[in-house]
Amino acid sequence: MPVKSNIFTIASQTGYSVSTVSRVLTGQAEKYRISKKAIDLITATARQVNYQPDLVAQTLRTRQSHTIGLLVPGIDNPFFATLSGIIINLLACRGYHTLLADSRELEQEEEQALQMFKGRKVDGIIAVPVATSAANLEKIGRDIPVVLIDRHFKKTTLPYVCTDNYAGARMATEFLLKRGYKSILAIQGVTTSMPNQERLRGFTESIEGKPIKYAIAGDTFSVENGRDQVIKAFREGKRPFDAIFAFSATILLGTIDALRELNLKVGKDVGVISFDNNGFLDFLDPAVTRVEQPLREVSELAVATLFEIIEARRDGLRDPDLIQKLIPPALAVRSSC
Amino acid sequence: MPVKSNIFTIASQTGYSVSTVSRVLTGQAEKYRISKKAIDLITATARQVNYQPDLVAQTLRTRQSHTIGLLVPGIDNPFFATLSGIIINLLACRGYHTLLADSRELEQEEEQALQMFKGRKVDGIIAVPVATSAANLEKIGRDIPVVLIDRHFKKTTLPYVCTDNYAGARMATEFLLKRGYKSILAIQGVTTSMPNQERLRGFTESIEGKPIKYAIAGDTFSVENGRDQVIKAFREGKRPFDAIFAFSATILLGTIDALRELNLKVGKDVGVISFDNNGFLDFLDPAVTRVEQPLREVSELAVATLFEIIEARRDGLRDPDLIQKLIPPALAVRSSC
DNA sequence: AAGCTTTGCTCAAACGATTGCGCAAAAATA
DNA sequence: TATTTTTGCGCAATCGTTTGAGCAAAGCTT
Repeated sequence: MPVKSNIFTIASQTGYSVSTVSRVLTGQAEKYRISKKAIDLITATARQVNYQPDLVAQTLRTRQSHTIGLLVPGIDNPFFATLSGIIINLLACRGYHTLLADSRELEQEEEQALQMFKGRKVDGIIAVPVATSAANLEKIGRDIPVVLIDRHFKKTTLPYVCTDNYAGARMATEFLLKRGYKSILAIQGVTTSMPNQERLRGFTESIEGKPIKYAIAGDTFSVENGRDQVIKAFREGKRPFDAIFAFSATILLGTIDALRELNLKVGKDVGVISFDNNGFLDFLDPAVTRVEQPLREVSELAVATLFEIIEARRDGLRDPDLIQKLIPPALAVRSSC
Repeated sequence: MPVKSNIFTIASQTGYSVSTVSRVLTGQAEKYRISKKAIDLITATARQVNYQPDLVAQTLRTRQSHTIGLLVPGIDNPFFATLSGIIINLLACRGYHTLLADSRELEQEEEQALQMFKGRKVDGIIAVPVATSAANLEKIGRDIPVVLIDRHFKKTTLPYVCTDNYAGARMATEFLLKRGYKSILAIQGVTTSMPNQERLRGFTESIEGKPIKYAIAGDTFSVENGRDQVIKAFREGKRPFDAIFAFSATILLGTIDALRELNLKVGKDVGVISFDNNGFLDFLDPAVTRVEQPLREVSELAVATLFEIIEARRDGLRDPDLIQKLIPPALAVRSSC
């Protein structure tokens, strides 16, 4: 059980030079015309001493880490947890590893994570940005391929793949209107994030000019926010709205909780609609109508886009055509409104 | 905007040698009696050229990556997503980065991930093992500090921190008995995993010898499994059990779904109890009684344990006293039984 | 047999940092 | 002034790979 085996020990054991060993072990044998005898001997001893290449040294030399940096603003949020899960597995399929960082919605931590990614020589970055400006990410993007996911910037040179939140919000709002609701409370999340802004835009553009009463409240994608806003709006027995549009599943949960506390029946007293496709929305009673984000599609396209850039740059070509795509979500109609 | 700055460019810019620059930049200045003048000049130019150390080179030289490998069997499972979130943040607090791998319950992928961790020179590993034997992990554990979390092995030399699933299952079962339920269906998850075995043991030991009818079914921690087992047991209008013990929150969701399909009211027709502390259990109607795992406590102890080993080995000491701890969970009583 | 090609391999320089050892100059001591 | 001590820093090896360039021996051609 040799404690450590490297290319050098194999070299001396087989009598060949480290160069030859390296070329055999990296599959460059025939390119450099290594003899079959050498190949066999080297691979055999490599297996025998259980050789595992030092990926750190390899990275240092080749400038390729086979690692992607994944940056999310809150891995404890089930939405980002699911997203991360999908992406990690997609990357694993391509033989890439994932360095995961959580910015916790803080620009400063985002910046730190990006520096760390750079120092670790990741081959690419997939990020749900929290910064208000694209500047920082664009700068990094010149060194390392970056693809934004879920959130994007208005005018940016960076590729992104996101849900079409504007379209989604329109679908949801129009659905509520068609159902005859007359006064709607929209509870939003982080106001600086693009998904939130787009959902808000979709909501207001669908509703403005119509004889509908509405209000917008809230400022975080959290259960507490959902709860607080509903309590505040419906306090003291008032019932100022007949429908609620929760801008995320977490907000929805808070909403449900508050309505229960207020003794209002979801679907009967107050119609409820939500965003996100957390499976458990189907297990609530009543199941909640929501705009389901095409998470898998978004992730797959983002990963594919990233690798196109990586490969192009690796081959010394310039970046492929800029991909900035919004994938339309789907309305999953249940009985909450 | 210099494209790349390394210790060498700084050296030539300041007129000092790379050694001096390195020592200043790693905070070893006074230890090596570097003059204040040199320190100031070097730090100033480092800042000016926006120097970021190459963490790969640093790792290669120092054999320390400041990275921990985290191995989970399914990041898409909300339970492991939450767990990962907590751990990643705990590690970040200590200035450590996380390399995340998903074994998808497959021994082979676990093995690959461990090899990858080794190659990447992680400073430590936190793993939810899927292997049936501890051998592999123990072998790695001799090279790299390893702490098991959530799942453990019966007899192992590896440290672990897990929920006391046996105690949890006893609490749950005895609660059901106290409530007067007479026939209980237990739906289990992955039968080879220790948490499942312990929950099963807790369940059977609590119930055996008592005049209670019971059955055990199922084999995965999935929604589908929960659904299937209930449908199978309650099919054709039969109502063979008056309570169900779901061994995980995912199984519970399937159970809820099936009961709804069968037109059986949770809490009235059938009592339901579950494991895991997914927050949404409180938003179901009725809210579900469950054994809440002390996830944060478990994570914190696991991380602390890991770093004790890391630091001991770094200092050339032998490993600290073996920590193998089961943290007792708490029963969160709601209205589902 | 002389020259050219091919075969099969080795040498040594990177990649970007850290670090034991050593050494000249300045300061302190005798 | 001669010797010792301290101060401040540089040299060069090292971590484990990859890779361009080069070179001897064998094979082929004429």
